[in-house]
Amino acid sequence: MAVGRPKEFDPDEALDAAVQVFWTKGYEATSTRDLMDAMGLSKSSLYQTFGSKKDLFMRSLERYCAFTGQRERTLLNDRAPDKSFILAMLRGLSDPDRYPDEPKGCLLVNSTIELGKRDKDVGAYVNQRVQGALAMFEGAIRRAQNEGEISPDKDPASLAKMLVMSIHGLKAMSRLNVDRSVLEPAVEEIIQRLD
Amino acid sequence: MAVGRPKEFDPDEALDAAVQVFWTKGYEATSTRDLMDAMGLSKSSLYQTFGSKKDLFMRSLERYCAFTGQRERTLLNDRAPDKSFILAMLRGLSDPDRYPDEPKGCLLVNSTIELGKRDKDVGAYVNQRVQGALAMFEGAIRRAQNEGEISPDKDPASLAKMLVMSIHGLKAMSRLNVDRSVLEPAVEEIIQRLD
DNA sequence: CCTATTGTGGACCCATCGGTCCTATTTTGC
DNA sequence: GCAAAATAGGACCGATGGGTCCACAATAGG
Repeated sequence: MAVGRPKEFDPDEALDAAVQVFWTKGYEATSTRDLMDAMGLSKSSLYQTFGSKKDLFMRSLERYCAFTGQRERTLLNDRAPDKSFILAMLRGLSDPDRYPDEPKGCLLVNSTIELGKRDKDVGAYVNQRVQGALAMFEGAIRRAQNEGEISPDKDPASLAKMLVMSIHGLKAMSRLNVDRSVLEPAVEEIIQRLD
Repeated sequence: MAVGRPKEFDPDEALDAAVQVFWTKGYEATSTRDLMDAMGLSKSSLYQTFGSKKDLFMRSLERYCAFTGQRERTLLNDRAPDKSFILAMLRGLSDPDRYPDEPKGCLLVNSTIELGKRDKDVGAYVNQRVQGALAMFEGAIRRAQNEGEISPDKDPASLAKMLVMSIHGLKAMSRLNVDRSVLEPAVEEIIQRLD
């Protein structure tokens, strides 16, 4: 049984490059040429490995989420999944220089807006991610309440919805050249609701 | 001096149709074919009247802003530009069925995300609109403070930034199928910060 | 009614789009 | 070293992209 010629590239690294392109330019504005160049693949390798532009995009979405999820978990390792975690996350998002080498904004939010209503698969995926974020924040808020960091008469579900909405706003506004002086005060106001 | 053949269409009505298309599909996903069909124009009339796709898009952005600005002003006519105006605006935005015949979301926020970083003209335009919104809300908040509707020890500029960020979040999330049960509680939490 | 001027329809243009396919190359198992 | 299996390069494909142009139609002024 022959095994055939091995790939000359690492599919995960190639996927990272694709994420970068879609994150920067969006789905429609990204051409197969852009992808081949960024990923360093010939057209045949690209299509053989990833199927189609749309397939590659869905894979990129997933990889992006795995990546940002990992970053969240790192943030979580240092502290309990409680109020300080929430604050660290919000404040990190409000600092446009936090990750200077990354594209601005958020691939998930970008995809929501560009494709949420127009593509069933993307719509379902981002919707599911929003539900996940809501559940995650609600859990963190409940724990914070148990530890007396957040007043017990606040509604965890409502606060979680406020946070997810605010984060969407943060990530949307990150795509223009507003700096810390707009985003940080806005976030601090939100944080006041968590007392 | 001859005056020539009159146009067979109303440029403003045609522009409204273009707004609708760009609002629904975004810039890149909209083809000249889409525009011709929606606007009811031949290609030559379209290009003669509006110059190019990009020019037409900028005109559409302006018309969209004129349209939503008018709607805001109507909201303002009934009441003073104060707290009740702010509440009415936020609550209106959180109701996905408020304007059932319109595309969901916001052309300005969509354009921010799709083109804010990539197109200088669009970036400058939406940036300027954000500054305008900040100033408008800050003024309304100050008036509300003078009338005792908002506590005088809150910072009007910070609250305005919070509102603009929240509205971006609302308009982004409107592009997926989240319903009132997510957006309304989130907005009510925000409103609590205005006491 | 004639001419100058403007608008309209659609044929046409080339570049690029996403995607396929064929050929050559590189590997492993025997 | 040979056959089977898999990848890589790139020619090729029809469709569509945004945009131009030209022939014709409709108007107003003289």
